[in-house]
Formats: sequence, C-alpha cells, structure tokens
Amino acid sequence: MTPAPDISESEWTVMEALWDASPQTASELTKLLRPTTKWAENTVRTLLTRLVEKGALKTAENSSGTRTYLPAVKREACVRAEGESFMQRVFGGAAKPLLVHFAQNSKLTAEEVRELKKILDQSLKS
Amino acid sequence: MTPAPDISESEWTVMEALWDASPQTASELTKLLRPTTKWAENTVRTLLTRLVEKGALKTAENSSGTRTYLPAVKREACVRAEGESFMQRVFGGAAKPLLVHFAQNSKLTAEEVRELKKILDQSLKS
DNA sequence: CATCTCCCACTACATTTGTAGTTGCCACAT
DNA sequence: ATGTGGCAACTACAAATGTAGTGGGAGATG
Repeated sequence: MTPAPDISESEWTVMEALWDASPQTASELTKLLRPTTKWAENTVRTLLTRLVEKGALKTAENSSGTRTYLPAVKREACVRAEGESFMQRVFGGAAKPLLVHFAQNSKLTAEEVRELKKILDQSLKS
Repeated sequence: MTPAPDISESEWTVMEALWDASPQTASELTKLLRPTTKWAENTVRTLLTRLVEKGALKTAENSSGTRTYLPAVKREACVRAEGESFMQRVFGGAAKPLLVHFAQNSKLTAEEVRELKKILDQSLKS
C-alpha cells in the first residue's frame, strides 16, 4: 500500500470529489467545485498536480486524448491516517477521550445512538 | 470568548504543556519539552511568541522579573474547534460517521465500551 | 493560412510552519 | 569597569499551502 500521503485541506476537497466520482478531467472538476470553492481552474490544476506528485492521484488519458485524474489511494486509508494524526495531536493518541468528546458534543438521534452502541459491541468482539 | 485561534502541531505541544501546568517560563518549558521534542530554546521561544500573537497565550512577569506564559484560551475550546474542523474536513461535518470510524478502528476494553454507551445515552437526552 | 481555444507545463508570490541563529541589554560576580 | 550568563527581540530560511498568472503546442474555425 502507498503510505497514505499527507493531504492538505484544499487538496482534500479535490480528493473527495474524485473519491466520489472518477476519473474526471481538470475542467470537469473545476466546474464541479466552482460553486463551493470559487477556485480558478489553474488552482484546481495546481492541486491536482501536487496530488499526483504526492502519489494520491493517478492520471489516465480519456478517449479524446485529454487527461483524467483518479484516486491512487483509498479514501478509507487516508481517513485512517488523518484520524490517527488528529487523535495523536489533540487527544494524545487515546481513542476513548476522543470518542467521549464527540459523543458529548454531538446531538445524535436515538437511531444513531442505537447503531453506535451496536458498533461498540462489535468493536470489542474480536 | 476568544474565537479559538488556529494552533499548529508544534504549537499544540507547547499548549499542552501549559494547559497542564502554568505559568511557566520559556526555559522551564524548554527543559520540560526537551526529552520529547529535542527543540532548541529559541524554537520554543518562537512558538511561544507566535502563540501570544495568536492570542492563545498570555504573559506575566514572575517575582524575579522574568516572563512567564499561560494559556489565554481554554483547552476544551481549542479541542472543540480542532475537532469541528477535522470533522468538517474528513467527515463532511457529520458526527456519526466519525464516531463509527473511531469506534471501529479502536480496540476498546469492555469497561470503556460501557462508559461510552452511557455517554451516548446522555447525549440524546435533549 | 491566420486565429482562436483548450489544455498543460512552468512560474509566481504571500502566508504559515518548523526550526533555529544573531544581537542587544541588564544584573551580578570579579 | 568589565566580562558573563540570561533573557528577550529580531532575523533567517526552507518546505508546504493557498491561490493564481503566463506561455506554448495542437486542433477547430473562418
């Protein structure tokens, strides 16, 4: 596995779009992201280039010869890495305080609480 | 309330030390952090200065006239802000997927699971 | 053929972050 | 008075990040 590259905030936005739907060309992505980000196309291109350098994206040519981008790393792997680093930085690496924090600071529906409890049960299963 | 300044990773290390025990002088902090960080005193001083600029720390003179540093923002507030931003970036702002993720990726003791369930129950007590 | 368009490769430039080094000032021991 | 040891202010400088601009080649168009 690629060791889950470091993905900055803006880059993360691009990655999400591609995890959601890929491959896409730079201009497709630009249009897709424009409403939320207001980024110029060159900005998106720069981010794409950097992500390719980092090994987070791969490229391929589409039928019409233009380049398309697609993830080279799984979202889940990046989420795990980011989560790990966050947990380390803010909670000294301990999962429980983190879970406590988010459990306390979120308003959850009864349904969600039920689900989470089930997952907690499983999590200690193995 | 101060709107919870943006605290970088290295800065966070310093903040933790001061949330843990304050006020402290630059050299005290340097000694305290040396084992873990290997930072030169000037490095610590730079971080302290930046944190003061950001409004995360305040200073005061101690009896012997040298400067001491102490938090100007509560840890809990910073944790909340960081957590919020992390949740936004990585989980699109949704608490449940975040909780699911960490619940699944952590090995918890039966005791911890019990505790967490209790907190979940309270969290929906609206 | 002369252009107009797209797309891509380069270049740009301010900020933030990590990690110090250099200088100046002041109280205290000679 | 003078050197010395701290402490504080200012300066340094490279990498990463956010956010573009510019120039050049390959097709589409008039």
